[in-house]
This record gives sequence, C-alpha cells and structure tokens, in this order.
Amino acid sequence: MEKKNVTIYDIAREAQVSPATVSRILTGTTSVREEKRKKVMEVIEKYDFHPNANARALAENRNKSIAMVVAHSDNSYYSSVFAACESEAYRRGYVLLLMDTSSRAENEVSVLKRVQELRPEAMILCGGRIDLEKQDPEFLSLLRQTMGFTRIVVGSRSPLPGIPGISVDHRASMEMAVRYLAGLGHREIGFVYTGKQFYGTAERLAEFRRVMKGLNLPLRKEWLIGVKDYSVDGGQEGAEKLLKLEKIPTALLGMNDMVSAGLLQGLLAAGLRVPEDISLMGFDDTFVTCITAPQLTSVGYDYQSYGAELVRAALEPEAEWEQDRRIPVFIEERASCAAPGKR
Amino acid sequence: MEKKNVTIYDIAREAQVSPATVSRILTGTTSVREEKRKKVMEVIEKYDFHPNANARALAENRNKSIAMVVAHSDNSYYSSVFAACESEAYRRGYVLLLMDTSSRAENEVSVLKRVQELRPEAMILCGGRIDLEKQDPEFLSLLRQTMGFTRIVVGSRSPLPGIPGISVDHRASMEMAVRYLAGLGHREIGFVYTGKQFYGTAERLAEFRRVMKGLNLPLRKEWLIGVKDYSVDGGQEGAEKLLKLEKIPTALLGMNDMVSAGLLQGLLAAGLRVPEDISLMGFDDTFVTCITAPQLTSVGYDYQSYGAELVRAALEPEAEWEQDRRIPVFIEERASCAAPGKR
DNA sequence: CCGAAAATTGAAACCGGTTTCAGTTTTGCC
DNA sequence: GGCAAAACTGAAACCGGTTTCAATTTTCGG
Repeated sequence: MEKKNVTIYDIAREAQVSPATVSRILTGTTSVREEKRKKVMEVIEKYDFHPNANARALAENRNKSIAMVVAHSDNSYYSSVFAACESEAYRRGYVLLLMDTSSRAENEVSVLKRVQELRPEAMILCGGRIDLEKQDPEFLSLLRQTMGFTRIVVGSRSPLPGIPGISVDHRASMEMAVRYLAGLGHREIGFVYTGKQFYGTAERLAEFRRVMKGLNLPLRKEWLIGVKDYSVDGGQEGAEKLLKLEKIPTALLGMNDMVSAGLLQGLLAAGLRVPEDISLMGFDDTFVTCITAPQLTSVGYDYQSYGAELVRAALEPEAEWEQDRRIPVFIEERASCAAPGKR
Repeated sequence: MEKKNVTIYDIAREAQVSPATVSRILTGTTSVREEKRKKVMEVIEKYDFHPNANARALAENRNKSIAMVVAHSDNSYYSSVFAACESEAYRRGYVLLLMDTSSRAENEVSVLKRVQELRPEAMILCGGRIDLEKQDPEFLSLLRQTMGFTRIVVGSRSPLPGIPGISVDHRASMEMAVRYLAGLGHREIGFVYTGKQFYGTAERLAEFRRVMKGLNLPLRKEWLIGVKDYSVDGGQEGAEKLLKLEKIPTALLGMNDMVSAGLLQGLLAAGLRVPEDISLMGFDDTFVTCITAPQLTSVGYDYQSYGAELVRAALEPEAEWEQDRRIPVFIEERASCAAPGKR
C-alpha cells in the first residue's frame, strides 16, 4: 500500500498540461480555460491530491502558521485563550503551532530559537517572562532579535515598540469589581493577590488602592493579602491568613477563580456563610465559578474576541494598531455576593 | 531594519566554503575539517542564522511536526492530554500543530484535509467521531485514506488495523472504582453517565454491570442515570433525577469530575451530607477535585505518561505496537467517600 | 617518500511547489 | 476577414535547504 507522494507534476502529466497550469488552478491566481481546469480537477480528484504545504511555504515564503507560546497549556485561562485563537486562526486557514514554556526561562529561549527556524508568520506570546512588571532585559533583547524574523503579538502589555500588546483590561476589571461590591453596600473590601512581580497583579493592586480611595473606602493593609500562587491552595492560604485577623472585611476579591475557590473552601470550613457573612468574587470567569457552592460571581472577559484580536493583530501588521489594547471586561453575577449583613 | 533572510548560501560565501559544507555542519552528517567548521560557526553566530525549517522539511521529506487533533481544546481533560503530548514532543524536537474540531463532523473532514497538506509526520487524534461506539463508516474511510499519508494514533480504541489506539483503561477504572466503594462497605451504588454512543461510556457501563454482578451487589436500573452532557449542568440534572427516586444509593459514580461536581452541588443543595449520607466519586482526577467541598475522590490517569505514549507511538512506527494499549489508572483518595452511614 | 585507503569537499540534482517572461490562442470589434 | 488586445499557457528560474557522486586532499603503513 506504499503510496508514493503524488505531486503536481504527476497531475500535470496525466492531465496533459504543464505543472504551471496545475499550480494556477490550485492557487487561483490566473484564469485557466474551463476545459483544462475540468480535466485537471478530475485528475486531482482521482488521486485525491493535496499540495504539499511545505513546498508551497518555501515557494511563497509564507506558511500559514502562527506559533502560539503559552506559559502553561493546561491552565484553564490559557486553554481558553488558545482555544479562541485556534478557532480564529482556523477560520483564516492558519494552523497554530503550540508551544509550552512551563514559565521556564531556558524553555523560553529554546522556544524562540525554534520559532526562528519554523518561520511562522507570527508568534503570539502569552505568559511567562513577558508578563514581568519589571521587564527582563535579556528576554527583551531576545524578543527584539526574533522580531527581525516574525511578527510578535503579546497577550500582555506591549514590551517594545512594534510589538502590539493585547491584554485583559486589569484596571477596568478591578474598578468594576470594587464598584460592584461598593454598590451592594460594602465598605470593607479585601484583595487576595499573588505574583506581585507580574504586571497584571501590580496593575490590579494599584487600581484597587486608587478606586478604594476614590470611593472613600477604608484601605487597610492587612486586607491586602499576598499568597504563594494562583491555585486553590493559594486561596486556602489566604483564608487562613484572613481568619487570623481580628476584623475581617465584608467582601473579598480573589486573584482569579481558583484562588477564590480556595478562599471559599477555607471560609466555609471556618463556619462562615457566603454570601451572608462575607461576599466573594473572582476573576477570569472560568468554569470553576459554576462548580463551587455558592457559585462564584466573577469578572470575565470574552475569550472568543480576545483570541480573535490576538490573531488579527498577528496577521494584519499593516493595520494601524495601537501599541496597547485592552479587552473589555464584564461582571458575571452569580451567588457569592450580597449586601453586607450585620454581625 | 528590513532584515533579509539569511540563507545557507550567504553563510557559505562569507565563510568561503560551499553550501554543502554548511549543510553538513548543520546536520552533522559527515565530518568537516575543524578549521572550516570553526569559521562557519563564527559566521553563523555573527548573523544569528537559523536554517529555514520549511526548506529543510522539503529536502528531507520530514518536518518534525505532529498534528494534534482534539475535540475541545478548552476542556481540561484534553488540555491535560495535549500539555503532556507537547512536553514529550518538545523533548524530541517536534512541534505540535494543534487543531480543534469542536466535535463537528464538517470540521473533522476539513481538518483531515489540512493534515494531508501539512504532511506532519504523524497525527494524534483525540475525541470526536473516533470515539463513537458504533464507528462511522464515512469517517473510517476518511481515516483510511489519511493513513496513506501520515501515521495516525488515536486516543481511543484502535479503529482500524495499523492505527494504534491508546486510551485510558476504562474498564479497569470502573472496576477499581466499584471495588473501592464496595471495600468501604457500599452495596448500593449508582452511576451517572452521559454519551452512551461513545466508546468509553459504553465500556464503563458494561463494566459497571459486570463488576456489580460479580460482587453480588444489587443492580438497579434507576440507579443508572443518563444525563445530557459531561458538564456541571449534567451533574445537576443527575442529582435532580436521583432525588426523585424513592430510594437512593449510598454511593454514586459520576461520569467525570465535572459531572460529579454538579452532582455534589445538587445533593448538598437538597440537604444531603457528603460523604456522611452519600459517597461520591469522579473520573479523570482533574483539578476540579480540589475545588469542591468536600474534595472529590477520583480515578486518575498519569497524563504525562499518556502523552508520552501517544507521542512515542506516533513517532516510532517501526516498534512492535499492540493494536490497543491502555493507560493504567489509580484512585486518588480525597474526602468525598466514606463508609455508608445508617439512614 | 610512495601508494592506497580514508577523510573532506564542491558541483549539481533534487524536494514540490510558485511565478516571471515570453510566446501562443482567443476574443472582440470594425 | 483582419488586427490589436486580452486571455491563456509552458519553459525555466527560484524558494533554501539536503544529498549523491566524483574529485581532491590527508593520513598512514611500510
């Protein structure tokens, strides 16, 4: 059954035309006499011929692929993002080359090398060193170099002129969250955060302070709780720290849904009722929100349009892009927030 | 800054050797005089040259890529699987081309076409029509045709001779789960399933019946509850159906962790205590298990080794593969199961 | 120092497409 | 029917590597 690869030459020979003509039919660049087209199409059908994408890529000097580099492909935030990117890329006839750096610097380096060999038309970079608040000069120079080869788009703020940054609007999300809680009547609000070295966190912390101050709400240092990571464990750690305080806030924001889920567990275990005794909110609006009891109110993003924007920015370099763009956010109300009760 | 692509010819000219020599240095196929090698390496360094992977692919007729086709890339089961595959592929110097079919037949067709053009060295196919209990002849013939071009491996049972099937050992997982619950003293066990048309479900249902019978436990039809989908909603639907019964089992198996999480919510909402009143178990051992309260005991798989096996099977066709292989399973004990109480 | 074997090397063909360029055919119009 | 313009077509170059093959250089035993 050793099927030899059928080429455009085979098709040409059998259809008694030149390879050039077959190519023209395939690419549709020039019109071809109907009679020949029909004949060629028949032969193509007969052999179920598919043009070799590698050869085409070499000849056209473009290969219809986008490298998608993420920090942790099994994290549900990232998988939502790249599922969205994949769908948009597919719509445009592109394929995503998925690479996972596990947030390790050495992988980031070798992945970029790989990208330079693969010559995808663009690279979408999400997570890892790119998100650092204080950007890493070594990594930046690596990016700058890569930029010479392929267009880069990052799912963060723009690290360099010429690299568009598209990210969730952290500031707006925080403002919206705080205002929402304030609107319910909360004055005492805490924030359990992690990864202060990352840009998104830093931005949210700053915005939290700003909005609280603006609304004239008390800003107590012990209600800003840093925890070790973005996980359920992190949330539980947060709950423990919180429960040691003599006074706890009436509402709590968790860094993301996982942290909030952990907080929830910790608080419920301590006998608190949510939302009667304390309200709780998350960020990202992942499916985690539907799994907890009560279900989590969360600030969400439209992943589909996030992905579409990333891909669009990656493939339309000619367009006039702002250096930085923000994906709009919205609040998905569920059951974990209510007006503060009396205690 | 318009950097023209540096080619092997540019390197050759500058280093005063032939392109062939540069190529030999890059591929390491033949020895090259140390002095020339050094000179060439210098020039390569100088221009930070990376050979064009497309050209190489065309010449070598292999492109070090694997197409990974999944049904829903944002589902945490699939993202665990492909994160594992990516890691193994990367280790071997391969890149994964990620494609998502959204379980839609028309996408499955066009994705396969795409694969034939891209000529990856192999394709790993997980989820979608491939998992159907009663296999779809149209799809099979499509696969058979694709097989002529690239090696296929499926994350399910083998659909055709020559296509290795590697899958979670559904039977063992069910047997293990039932025996575990029986070991705790449960005699009345229910199973909330979904997707009877899929192979894994069918296999688990059959195995459930077999093991229950073997252990001489009561097999009541109303404790086998079919629900609409693999989600939290599906679980809630299951809980509703269950709560209408006049007698409910003392332990319950959910199709996967999401379904079990939904079940948990439904049961807790109805005032039942878990595990005191009813024990609950999930499958897949995803991070969902850690988010619920109580945390879910679940049957898990080693995703890392699952991914490694898939990739290995994809890239080592010469090896003697069994047609079908099963990934071992284990029980991850958490807090949702206990000995049955009296009611 | 000589000759044969071993190690290196370059020219050229090749991988499978696309595209330019220069004919060759057709078409459209008077 | 004749001619210019438009439409089509094929030969050949090219994309950027790898590899075969034959020639050249080195190495080494005697």
